[in-house]
Amino acid sequence: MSQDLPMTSYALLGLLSLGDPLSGYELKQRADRTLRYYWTSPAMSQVYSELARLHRHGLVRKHGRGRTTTYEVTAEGSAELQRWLAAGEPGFPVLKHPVALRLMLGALAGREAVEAMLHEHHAAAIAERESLEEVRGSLRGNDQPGQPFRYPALVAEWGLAYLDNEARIVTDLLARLEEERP
Amino acid sequence: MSQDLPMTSYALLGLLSLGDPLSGYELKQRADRTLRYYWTSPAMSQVYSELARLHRHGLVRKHGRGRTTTYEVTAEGSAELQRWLAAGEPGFPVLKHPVALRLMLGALAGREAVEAMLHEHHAAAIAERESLEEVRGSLRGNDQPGQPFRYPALVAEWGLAYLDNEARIVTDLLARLEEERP
DNA sequence: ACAGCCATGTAACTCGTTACATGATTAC
DNA sequence: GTAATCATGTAACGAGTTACATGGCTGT
Repeated sequence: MSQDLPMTSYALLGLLSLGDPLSGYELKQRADRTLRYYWTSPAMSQVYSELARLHRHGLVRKHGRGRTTTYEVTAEGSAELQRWLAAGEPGFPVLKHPVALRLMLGALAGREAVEAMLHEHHAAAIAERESLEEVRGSLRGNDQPGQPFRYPALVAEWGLAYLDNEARIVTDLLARLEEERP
Repeated sequence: MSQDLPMTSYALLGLLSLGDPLSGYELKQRADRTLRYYWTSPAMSQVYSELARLHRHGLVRKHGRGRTTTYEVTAEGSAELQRWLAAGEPGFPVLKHPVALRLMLGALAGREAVEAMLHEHHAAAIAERESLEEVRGSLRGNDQPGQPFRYPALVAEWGLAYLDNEARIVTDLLARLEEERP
């Protein structure tokens, strides 16, 4: 048993393991708020189907509070998470970067279009950084070594450093492109 | 007409538009070498099905050289690429970062396992950087403003800066974790 | 009363992967 | 001759998306 589930299953199980029981709806909100910075936040419909899968495997338990069902990680769920963490290679990050993809074809788009795109990307990176900064802030008070949000806080800081770097790269790029204006 | 194709179609069409006609096999190698740093390199079988799709839409032309078929971007293909570049938002990069995902659950994995994982990730980032540096080097001589590999070179440098940052972040993270060793 | 959020799911579909199948050419 | 690489595809499957359908609760 304990076949490997899809990564997204473990991601959601992991989110559930960090706090109180959540409904599918709440779990989706949690994913939108935190998971999306270093994984994909699954569609609402997938959240429900992953929860059904986790339940089928006995990794979560249902609680029927009124019209809402909340899900809680079982002992087996926790054990399976640990087994998964201990097993095998995580693998290297995969980046799907539509701005870099379009930059590759900059010659076809023209310098001005490229510059406009990069300006927008810079603004987007700053905005993204601000949202993540808020998340990071919300963990304060429980983020010291030994406390429950220690590792989530480290992940958030990783994300902030990534976004800072993204903004810096674009600024440098724009400076280089501006030099060659006619 | 000119419905939007999947991004990966445009990515492959873009690769084809940068150089000589390529066979499916060669295109896959090109993607493994360059595209994978900022997009996914599609499986061999998908390369063939995307080429079939591009051909169906009249965006590439086949040349039957012996047992090998090579593909060349048509005028319509080039126009469609330009239309796509001019149209709509690229969207923000999506990162699938299995190391960050596992770091989130560091409390469950234990400090030592986390440190081991981060060491491996650091080595992987360095190795990745070296491969990309090679690609970057191969563009030299054609990477000045106005030359054909100008924009691909900028994209490669973007990737190098991303990988440098990744390595730096992990080093910092390891230093912080080491401080709290018993 | 009406809008917006909370809440849960099903159905159809596409993207992309792995496994399978085949065969020619090249290097040793 | 035999292993590796070049070369092209098909079939089955799984992950993940959008569109659709439904209805209760909350604030104004």
